[in-house]
Amino acid sequence: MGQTVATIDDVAKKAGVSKGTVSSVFSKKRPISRQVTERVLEVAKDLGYFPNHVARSLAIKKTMIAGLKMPISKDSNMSGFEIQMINGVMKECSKNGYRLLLDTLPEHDDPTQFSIDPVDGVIMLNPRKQDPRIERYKQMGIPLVLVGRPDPEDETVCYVDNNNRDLGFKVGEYLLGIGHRDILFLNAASDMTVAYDRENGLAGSFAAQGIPYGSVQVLNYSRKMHYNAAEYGYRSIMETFGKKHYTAVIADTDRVALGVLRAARELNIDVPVRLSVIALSNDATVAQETTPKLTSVDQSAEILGAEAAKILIEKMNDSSIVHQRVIDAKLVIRESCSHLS
Amino acid sequence: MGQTVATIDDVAKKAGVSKGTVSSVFSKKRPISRQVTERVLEVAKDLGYFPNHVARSLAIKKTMIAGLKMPISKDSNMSGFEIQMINGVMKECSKNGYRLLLDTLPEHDDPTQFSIDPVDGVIMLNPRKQDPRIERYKQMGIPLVLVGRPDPEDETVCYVDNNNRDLGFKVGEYLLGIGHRDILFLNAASDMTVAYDRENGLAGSFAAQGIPYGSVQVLNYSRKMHYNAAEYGYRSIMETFGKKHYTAVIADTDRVALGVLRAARELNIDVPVRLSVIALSNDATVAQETTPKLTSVDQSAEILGAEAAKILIEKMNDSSIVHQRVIDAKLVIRESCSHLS
DNA sequence: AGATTTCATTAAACCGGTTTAACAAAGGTC
DNA sequence: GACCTTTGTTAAACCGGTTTAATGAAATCT
Repeated sequence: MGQTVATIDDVAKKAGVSKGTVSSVFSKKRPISRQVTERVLEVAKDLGYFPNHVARSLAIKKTMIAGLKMPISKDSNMSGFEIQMINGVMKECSKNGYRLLLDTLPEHDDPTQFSIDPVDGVIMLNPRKQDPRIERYKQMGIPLVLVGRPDPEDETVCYVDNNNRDLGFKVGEYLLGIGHRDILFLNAASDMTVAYDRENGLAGSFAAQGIPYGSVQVLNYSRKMHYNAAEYGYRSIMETFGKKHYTAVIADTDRVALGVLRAARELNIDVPVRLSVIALSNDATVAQETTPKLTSVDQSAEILGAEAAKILIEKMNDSSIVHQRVIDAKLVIRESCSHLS
Repeated sequence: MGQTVATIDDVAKKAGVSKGTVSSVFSKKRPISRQVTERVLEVAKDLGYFPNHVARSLAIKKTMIAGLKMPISKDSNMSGFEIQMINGVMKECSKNGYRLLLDTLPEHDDPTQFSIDPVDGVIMLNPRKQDPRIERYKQMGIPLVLVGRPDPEDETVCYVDNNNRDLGFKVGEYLLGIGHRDILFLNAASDMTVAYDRENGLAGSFAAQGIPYGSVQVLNYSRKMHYNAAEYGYRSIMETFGKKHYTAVIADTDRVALGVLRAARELNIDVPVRLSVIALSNDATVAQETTPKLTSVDQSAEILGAEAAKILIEKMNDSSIVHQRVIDAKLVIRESCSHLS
């Protein structure tokens, strides 16, 4: 019973072979005779020896770990979007033998504290404007894929992104098509580029049909509201219905839509007859279980994550490649919207 | 522009100091004069040097990474339970400066492929019966905390677990208290110990009041059903209502309950008047957004995860400690159950 | 049988850091 | 001025693996 963990040297000594031989037995990278192999494995089992991943990584400069950099706030939980994205990343990594290092730690202020992480590549969520980390990863020689567009645009960096403008456009096009003009848009926080892009797309759909955009009212979620997404949807309706005039609501996420539906029930507003609700969905499973089922524009965070992982895995094998993929949204008509008569 | 990444030796040479000095400048573990510090940092910046986490880990035998071992199936997504649990683990780790290595890779069959992972400790989800990994981690000297009870019981291993028996008991006690006898229990898959424990608790509540258990009908989810949890709830009701007689439904998760509610709406069954629904909830945010709001027994997967992480962090500092925490469920009465008249 | 190739093994260098022990120079005490 | 600390620095050993170049033995070819 060693207090201490057995190392390759212990095994080599006890088996009467060199450490190189033991290494070869475990890595199978070089042929080793049957007898020696058996003796080494026997001794290793005896000693409870297992190769040390860190030491191996240092030597071969490879960890088979992908990093996922994703800030979280202390109080609130992961959003549906983040969860689904992780899901996609995870599955793709798992499929290719990679594990995932979830790094939710806040950025260091002290530059001496940065270090080259034990990963072969990194997926970074929501890059900030002029994000200094992009350059840093380049210096470190670590492949990087962003989820979200870099700002300023950069031809040399890989990213995947939802086409949020398209998302907004499709929603607008649909709602206009079924006669709605007065629309309440419960958008994401205004400092997020997604919020900007979506509203931009929505406005674009109005412009495309020559309809004045003034009848759209936009609210923005704010982290300062200390309640969750569903509550945001609920309160927004409770506080505005009757005061403001709208016949359709665009909810930023499925959760927000859930809150909207609850408020509607409480106020006895018949959805979709009196009020149409459309969700910018990132989790299709929720949208299908409501009553009425949510009409939504799916942006599949899972596909986004999987796509990011695929690109990263490709890039880890050939660091010269650059892929930038923008994924269009898909309108799924269910039951929560109706033609304005 | 070196094709290669700068190392501590490069910095030492260019700054005209020893590598030990450079090390001290970055680790701040030993005093270094102002002038030297500045010169070294200057050179490091020039060269784009960042300390290598892997090399450092090897030397100090510490990674500041916690492992989370969690199998996933290729096709299905993480369950709400898993998501919430990860959430809890993540927050707790983040708070203490740890990152999280999500290991969803299937177990290796080849024993030479095991290795001591680059983690300071591991949280393992759903240990199997006689799980060999428990012993292996012990040999590796890696602190381990289970989520779920080890089988066979083991005094020396840390774990956290829901008190699933208590969960079942509380549900039964409540439903019996409001007059229900004929109950449909949509339970988890029958090969999971949680399913057994819950039914055991439910039966216990009947026994405690001397009521025959025969009026309870139990269904079990099966992975062979190729549909999700919500669909399980939906179909179960659609297929049995009218054929079997029950006045209350116990749903294994929030998602299942969602499906039950949808079926009820479709069949025009008034919940809670004609049918009471109670959920074994692992995600309180869903339960609050349904109509009617779900009465549930909360088992907060998030708290479970956080608790596991807390214990692990404690154990990583003092490996001798052993904590086993069983967390009782909490009945939250909302709107989906009513007294049987 | 001798020359040549193949195969298994090893010693030593290497990966990129940290840490120990030794030491020189500067500062403090009497 | 001799003696003791303190401070800053370094060379070398170390963490636990992989890999290269060298070597000796066995197998194959003339």
